[in-house]
Amino acid sequence: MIKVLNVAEKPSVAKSVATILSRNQLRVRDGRSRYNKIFEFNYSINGQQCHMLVTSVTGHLMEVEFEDRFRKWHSCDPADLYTAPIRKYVPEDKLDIKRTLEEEARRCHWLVLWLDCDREGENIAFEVMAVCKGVNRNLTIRRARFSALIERDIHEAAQNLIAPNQWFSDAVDARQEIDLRIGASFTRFQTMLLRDRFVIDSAQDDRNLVLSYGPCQFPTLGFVVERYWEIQSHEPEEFWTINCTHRSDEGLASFSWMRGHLFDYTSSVILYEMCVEEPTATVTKVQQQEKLKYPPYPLSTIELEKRASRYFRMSSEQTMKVAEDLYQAGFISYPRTETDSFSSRTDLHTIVQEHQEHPVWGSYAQRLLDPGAGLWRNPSSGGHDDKAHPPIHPTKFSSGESRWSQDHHRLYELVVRHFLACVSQPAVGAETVVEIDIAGERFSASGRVILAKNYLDVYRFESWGDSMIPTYVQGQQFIPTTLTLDSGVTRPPPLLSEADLLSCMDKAGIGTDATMHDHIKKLLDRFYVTKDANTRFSPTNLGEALVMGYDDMGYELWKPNLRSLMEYDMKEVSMGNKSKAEVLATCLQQMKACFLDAKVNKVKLLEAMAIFFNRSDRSNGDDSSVLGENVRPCGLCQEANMVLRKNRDGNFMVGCSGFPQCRNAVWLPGPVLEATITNNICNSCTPGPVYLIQFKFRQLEIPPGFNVNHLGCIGGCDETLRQLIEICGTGSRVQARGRPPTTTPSNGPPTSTPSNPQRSNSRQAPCIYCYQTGHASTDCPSRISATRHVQSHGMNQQNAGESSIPCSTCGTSCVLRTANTANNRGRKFYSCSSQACNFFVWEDNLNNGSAPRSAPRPNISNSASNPSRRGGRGRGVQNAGRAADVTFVSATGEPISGRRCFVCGDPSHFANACPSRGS
DNA sequence: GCAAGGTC
Repeated sequence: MIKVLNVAEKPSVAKSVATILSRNQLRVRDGRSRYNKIFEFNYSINGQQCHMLVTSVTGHLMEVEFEDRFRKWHSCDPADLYTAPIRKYVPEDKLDIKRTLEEEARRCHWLVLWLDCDREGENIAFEVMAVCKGVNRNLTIRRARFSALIERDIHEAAQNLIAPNQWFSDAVDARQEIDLRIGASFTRFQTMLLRDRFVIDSAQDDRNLVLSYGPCQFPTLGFVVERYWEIQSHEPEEFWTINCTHRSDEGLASFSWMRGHLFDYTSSVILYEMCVEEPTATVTKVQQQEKLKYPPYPLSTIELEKRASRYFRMSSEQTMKVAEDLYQAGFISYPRTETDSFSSRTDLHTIVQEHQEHPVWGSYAQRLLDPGAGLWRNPSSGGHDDKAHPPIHPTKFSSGESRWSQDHHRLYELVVRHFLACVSQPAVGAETVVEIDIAGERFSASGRVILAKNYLDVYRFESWGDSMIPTYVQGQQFIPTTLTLDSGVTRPPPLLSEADLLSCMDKAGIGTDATMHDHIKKLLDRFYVTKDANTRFSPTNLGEALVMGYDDMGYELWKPNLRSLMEYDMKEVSMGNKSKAEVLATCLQQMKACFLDAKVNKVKLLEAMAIFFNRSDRSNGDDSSVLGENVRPCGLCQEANMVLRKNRDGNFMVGCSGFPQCRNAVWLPGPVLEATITNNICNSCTPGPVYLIQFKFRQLEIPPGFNVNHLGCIGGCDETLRQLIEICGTGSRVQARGRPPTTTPSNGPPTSTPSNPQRSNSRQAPCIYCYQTGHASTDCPSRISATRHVQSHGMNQQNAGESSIPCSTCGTSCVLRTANTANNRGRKFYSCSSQACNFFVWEDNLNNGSAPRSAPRPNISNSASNPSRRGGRGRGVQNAGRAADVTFVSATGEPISGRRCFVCGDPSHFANACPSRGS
């Protein structure tokens, strides 16, 4: 009889496989490892009688490590770790398992590998093969391919043994080596560089703190920091929208403006005024159509984690723990799968049949199986297939086990209901859309009636509500019950939730379905991020500083691209398109170059850390920048002078010489090539003296119209510098990346915000409008006045290049415009650009020498109950995105034109369509 | 003392 040694990836699988194959007729004995038993029985493979021994490993049997002489942290330069010899060996705690395998393999003819059917499983298979072949070179080696611990799959696998896949295993070898070399080198580098130089208060004993770097944990941290920066740099912007309601006998309809909202206040007011003056609404369209809401795709691991987090607030770590339990007990299929489509071979009906008896969803399962009910639908495909496991689905019926926790019940129910939903018809609704026209403005309202709930009957986690709307007919006219001009403000996005973070990782290919939750936990363990009660993540000072440091170097080490490229290469190896050696050579060469660069630019990491942490007396490093000449007294600390500095990457700034106690800084435009302090003193800026600086800009980096040479003042009066900074940015990466402005000087009391109570010592970012510190961009005195100016004079903005004359009444300028009234269409006139002034003159009168006259300003009201004023009406306004197409006549008959974008000043569009807003 | 990936 052939003796077969069967090895599974874990003890529970060995037991299940043995129980199924032996039909529970087996003997159990201990191996050398107390957890990994050996099961014995007889079984026939393809007609051959075999004596089966089934045992297990516990995941990877081997580890990769550097050879001993490189293992001590101070034994070598971390850069040497890119070439240091490594070895793959069985660690101490796995030696018992190794001995068991050796002893049993000596006595066997065949080795059958029952490892999980993914790349890692294949690699473990090769580890087991290496150990077994070491003692028995004549072994016949075969691989069992199965995807669920159920009789059908296990017997089928045993009768259809295949060869192990070397390419799959090679891909993992390459991944292991790259991860080890990158992780160890960067972790040693940044820990030894930073830990002793700063007082890192997040850990109780920062001397033992490890500042780890890993190709998965850092991009994950990057997602959290990037979102945090986005929130911090968000500047609320006001917008306006017109809302209309109509109450009839049948109920209330709420119509929303089909323009959505506008950021241009003046346009909104004018359009609103038109509606109020001619408020009769005409129904222009009544459309009824059928809408379908489709069931979800079959369940992958990430979807399971995301949905459990969303529906039950379970952490991804807990979800995977419970799912593993359910899998090991045979209730659900393998829980680590990327696959979200069922193979045509899967017997879906049988799975549904098992659930007919369930007290809660049994009747739904019965309806599914009744052809007359028409509820069945073959599941759609999500488009992913890892070729190893099916989507997560129930494999054994249960109406709830007594030993299950609440999370077990919830998760099993989710898996079953999700499966039943997948094989169901979509929900069907009848949707009615009504569009109306008021004074040329279009509004719409919609209602929905659910005709058939179908899958929603079983998938209680999703809903699709009814919303009633009264009946309207095309051409019908009515007067709105309310017509309001409402304002709102844009809000920043929320902090990343656990489900969001998983989505980011999934999209970027960070980690595997089995490890994503581990990376999230690692960030918490390393004090890089914190998680609040709503499962939302914020970076700690430490996490933010590390990302900021690498970002200031200009590297994307904290971004997901690196890992994505590595994953792509791994895939190529596993498909046989690239060799392991080839991928290792190119990847390690690139990473070593990157590491050496990071070492050269380590000052960036030190600077970023210095923003958040105090220097430690354990450090004797001096990383201060080279000081330049005195420009002015510091207005913030009022103790030291502001001096001109040049960064190591060539950017200029004027910073307080009291740094780091005082962090007052003025960043200069990015295109500055040279800057020299002159003896000239600005006669308007205080506190003085403020010495003027002779600048030379890089010709190709400044817009046309700006001079390469400029004698400028950094005190706040210099319009040229302000415009250049607005257009080109500064040498600081702070604003280019959207880092937050802050209102608290960092040498003052710690900033405290509800979203991050531990945050302190935040970077003093300069105001992006006047490039001064001490206030936020949102509070900039220059901007507040500018904004007011724009808002109050929006209708009279001067188009670029338009001719203007001085106002004879108030001295500011008058802008030439074109009238569009019935009597004066095309006639030119000048009007004052100041709201406080009513100066108005026809151009031809001016040329004729006639006396100018004042005209009253339009009087615009927000009140819907004031439709009494009559006068000129707005003409057809079809495209608010292009100011050039829009001409209005105000209530008093005065032509209004010449609007331009409030954000960038371009007359070709309004602020709501401004390209700069997108960035 | 380092990675990520298995598993307990």
